[in-house]
Amino acid sequence: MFKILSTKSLNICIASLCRVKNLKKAEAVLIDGIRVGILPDVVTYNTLIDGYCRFFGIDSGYSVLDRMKEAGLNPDVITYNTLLSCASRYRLLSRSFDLFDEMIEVGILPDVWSYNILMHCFFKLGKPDEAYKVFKDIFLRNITPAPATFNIMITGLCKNRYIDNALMLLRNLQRNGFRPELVTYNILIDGLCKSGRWRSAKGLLKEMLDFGHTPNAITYTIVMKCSFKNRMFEEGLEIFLEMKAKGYTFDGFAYCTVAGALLRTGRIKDANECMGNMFRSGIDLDMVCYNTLINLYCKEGKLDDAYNLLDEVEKMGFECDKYTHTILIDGLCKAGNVKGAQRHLKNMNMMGSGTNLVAFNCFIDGLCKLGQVDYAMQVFESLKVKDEFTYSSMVQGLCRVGRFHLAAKLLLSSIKSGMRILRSDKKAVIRCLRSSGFCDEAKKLQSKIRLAKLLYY
DNA sequence: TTAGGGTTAG
Repeated sequence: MFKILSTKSLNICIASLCRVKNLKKAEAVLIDGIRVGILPDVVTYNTLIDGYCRFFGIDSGYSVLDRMKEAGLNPDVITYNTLLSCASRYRLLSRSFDLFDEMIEVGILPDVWSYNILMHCFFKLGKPDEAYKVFKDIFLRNITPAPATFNIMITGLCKNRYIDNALMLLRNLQRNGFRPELVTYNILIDGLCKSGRWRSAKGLLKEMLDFGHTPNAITYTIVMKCSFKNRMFEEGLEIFLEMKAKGYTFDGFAYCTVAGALLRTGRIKDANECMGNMFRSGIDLDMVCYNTLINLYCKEGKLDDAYNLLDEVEKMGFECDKYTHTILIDGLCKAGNVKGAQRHLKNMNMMGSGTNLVAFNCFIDGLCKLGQVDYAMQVFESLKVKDEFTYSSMVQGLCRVGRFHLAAKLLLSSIKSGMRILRSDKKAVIRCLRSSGFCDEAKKLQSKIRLAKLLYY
């Protein structure tokens, strides 16, 4: 431990303690400093606000802000930006907007970071137009954009499914002398992979290499996931081996990508081996790693092990999320335990963790497969928001018990809502109608589907 | 202080 001789060294020490979540020690260092006459400044408090916000939420950050004001120090633009980014991280988006207004009210001029965070908030709310207004505002106010400004804009466009606009923005920026960073390429390659445009992604990957960028762990994970998605399993696994050789498996990302792909395709033994390797590697595990492991237990039919692990994980201080709930509800349904799934759904709702359509879709699908189609239909009708998975499970379930008229009706209404339908769903309804002697109706349905696709897609 | 990768269902 180095000796604290000035406010600058005090700040360095507090920053390093905050980074590793040792807020208690950081506070002790602060008190020791004051005792020997080294007074904290705005940077000290900003560092503490960031630490508290990061690990204990925005309210604890506000408490430090109060202490800062009591100490006679005024918050600056960095104080507000720290709180803004915290609000954004915890998805307290209206609070971010309030903070932005508040900083202007108290006479602090927002800087490029403030605008960047605001842009990010609008994208998170699914409002790319508003985000674009902020982007333009940066230039109108003669503020110099940071490279992150462009990256936030490109990320937001990709995540809101405006991948072509993101590409256009990249090309426009390049024409104006912008040299894309590795991050920029990663964002776009990921966006292209996720929208199924593997060829364009490959082209961009080549451009990235031509410009002298070295792919990092994130680039590898993106490309590996894309290989699995395109059913190029061997290629995906080769990328994983390359990542290991390069030392890019220092966290759970690569292991969980591989295990997830193996579980999705029923390769449970291989997934088990992959997770075992992850444990033996000694890396720090997070909730995603535990969710993947809980999923493995469910797929192996070991529901008790899954719940025991959940208990352990919660005792360690982790909080289960929507993925944990969905995995367990699906696991319970697939094990035929409707009551257990029902109980879990009820608990999930009581915990108030927000709506979880995927969990309800699993429940509907499970009920249908267990022959409880009426109950499934009841749950289906109770849902205010449905997606193509909800409809698909219900259509298949209805076909299974020969209720093809209702299945046909649902199939058409899903197309009319702009949802993509699976070929297997269409086939199931047509087959069902034909085998029951309704050949004319099957023909009529086919033409209705064709017309609906023309009108609503 | 801001931006990029992993885990759920048909």
